[in-house]
Amino acid sequence: MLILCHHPDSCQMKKKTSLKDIAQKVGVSTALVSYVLNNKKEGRISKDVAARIREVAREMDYRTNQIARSLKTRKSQTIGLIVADISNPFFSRLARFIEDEADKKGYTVIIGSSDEYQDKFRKLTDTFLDRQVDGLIIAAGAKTEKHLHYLVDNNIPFVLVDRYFPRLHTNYVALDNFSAAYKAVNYLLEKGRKNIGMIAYDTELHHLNERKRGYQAALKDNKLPVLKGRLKEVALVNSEPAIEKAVAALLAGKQPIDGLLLASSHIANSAVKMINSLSIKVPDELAIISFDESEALDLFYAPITYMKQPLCEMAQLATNILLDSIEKNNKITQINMEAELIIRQSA
Amino acid sequence: MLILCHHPDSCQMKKKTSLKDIAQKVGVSTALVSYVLNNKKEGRISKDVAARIREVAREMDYRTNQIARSLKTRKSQTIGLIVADISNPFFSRLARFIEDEADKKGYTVIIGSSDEYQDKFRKLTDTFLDRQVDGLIIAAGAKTEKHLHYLVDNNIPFVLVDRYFPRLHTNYVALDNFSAAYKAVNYLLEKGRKNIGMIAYDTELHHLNERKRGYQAALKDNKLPVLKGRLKEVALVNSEPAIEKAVAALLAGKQPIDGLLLASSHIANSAVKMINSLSIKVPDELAIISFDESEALDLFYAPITYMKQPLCEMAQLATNILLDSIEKNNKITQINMEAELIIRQSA
DNA sequence: CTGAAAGCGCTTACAG
DNA sequence: CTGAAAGCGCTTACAG
Repeated sequence: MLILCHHPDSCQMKKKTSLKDIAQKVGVSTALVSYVLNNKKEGRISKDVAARIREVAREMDYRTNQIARSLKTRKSQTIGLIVADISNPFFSRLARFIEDEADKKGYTVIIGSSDEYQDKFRKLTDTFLDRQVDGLIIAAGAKTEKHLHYLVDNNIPFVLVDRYFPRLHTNYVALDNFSAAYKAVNYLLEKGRKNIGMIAYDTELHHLNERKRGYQAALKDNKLPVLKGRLKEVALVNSEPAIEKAVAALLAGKQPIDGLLLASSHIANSAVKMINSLSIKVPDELAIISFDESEALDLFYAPITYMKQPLCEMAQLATNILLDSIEKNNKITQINMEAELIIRQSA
Repeated sequence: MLILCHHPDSCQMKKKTSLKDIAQKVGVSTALVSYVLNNKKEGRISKDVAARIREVAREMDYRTNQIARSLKTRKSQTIGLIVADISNPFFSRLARFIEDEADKKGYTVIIGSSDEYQDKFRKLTDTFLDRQVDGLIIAAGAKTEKHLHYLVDNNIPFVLVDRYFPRLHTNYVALDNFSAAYKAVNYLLEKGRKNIGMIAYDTELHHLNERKRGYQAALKDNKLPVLKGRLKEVALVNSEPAIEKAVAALLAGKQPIDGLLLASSHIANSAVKMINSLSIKVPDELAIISFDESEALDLFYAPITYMKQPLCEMAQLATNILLDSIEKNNKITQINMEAELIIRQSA
């Protein structure tokens, strides 16, 4: 009946079998086949017929066409994940955890990278929505706030992860960045450091600004001066030269820093590479704490102490909050998680 | 007509507009609306009607329902990407390039991680096929060969990337791993190294075995002995302790190695971390070459020389070969790309 | 216990 | 130039 072959030219496609095919073969309606295969109306269908249907389904290698099902049920069982860049390890790790959690719940995830562009973000949400995703998980870029309002207005279920906007009343799962930076600085102070600098981003992203605020608050609460020159800001992208300059500046002058907080593993990579090329001893002369882990930071002679984000928990929470909100669209959940200080040799 | 609000309790969902809605408003058939919005039968539709349709579509914020379209056209405009683990930087970079290329061509990609498990791989292909992906790009795990035959038998368009199986006559885009390893060893020999070791994987994955073969062939062609003890093999996962042991063994004995080839950036990370903790000078006492880049390898005091895979080209080729084979299922393309030696300080 | 029928939102061959 | 109609492969409210 079906011809399989490896010679495309003479090839007869193996037709996919549909509910109708099974129904015809068994001699029942497609409705009945659907009920049986979906385990609906159990006990109200004769065992014999059910068994026969299942048997034929197996024989004919039946697989349900999700597209058709989706059209009817208006549920695609798909969630869209939008990150700035999937090739960034932070996001790809997050993605993996989300993928696993979604899979457990019977959802598939489609992933898109928006970079830090508004247009790309818009286009991605449109594409995903056209594909009828049931909801979105968004690690939003800098300029997306406006378009997020559009999602809110249209009742699209979504949850923000990592990045969020304080004025936007939506689901999110994020780090308590203020507290994390605060704790990091406090730890440096406990270790006797007096002159603590920070390299952070020049950005409107709230979660990143919270890190600066935490740094400053910790200094202030410890009665230390908050010096402008100690907080260096670099751009979100292509910032390597600026980071090198920042490191140099912080280490120069009459009172060089003896403690340094780095606002991301990306900044840390560049900064540590730079420090590696100098003759400064870590942690003796300079103690370093970074945000986020990175394989790279292990290979430095003094593995870098860092504030660890609970990525797996964040991913699972985000996924489950989204699924909840898909099912019953009735509450807003906002979570700020605590970072964990992972002490290694650099501080 | 439509009520927007931020209070879910009292909220009236904004109904999505369909072709039918537009047709009714304009007073034409849905067919006509479809033609206009898809730019079909241009010139054969009166400009006025077309303009009116477009206007109303914009007014009503029409977006086509891809699910419905897919059901009808039997094209989902979706490709499935299956990798071992999306959180692995090698795969996430590849994924990003594939995403970008697919997007250019109007395709969306869904990503799944199969780890190295046969079952997960099977399940993923099933899920993706149920969702009617038009084709698959696969960086297959170790034990997937058998199931790949199933895909071949069922005429599912797919292309293997990075990993492939020599006995399976399918599309693939891979590295010429033999040649890459061969070149790496030759370079070490040129630099005057005499005792060259390698840490590779104990695996059935053909592409990884090619690396060992290239290593051995280069030695043989240079009239050097191919010593068993010089080629260490570790498992694909959780191999850090084994890698450390291997490094120790290669550096012990009467004739320690003075050159080392590492079969992946993952092996390199562990090996270099280990070497970092020893008092061996790189490259003076030990020259190192790794496969693949990794941020981590930059932070070592002697940044690691490596064989670079042309990831972007591989991703684009794989995507385009897949799209070709989706459109006209008539040829097999197999590509082995050359790696590029990126010389840095470790060798 | 079972099934006919309607319909999800599109596209397209066909007929005017 | 335009449209009625069929149909993609499902699900499910409804009627027997």
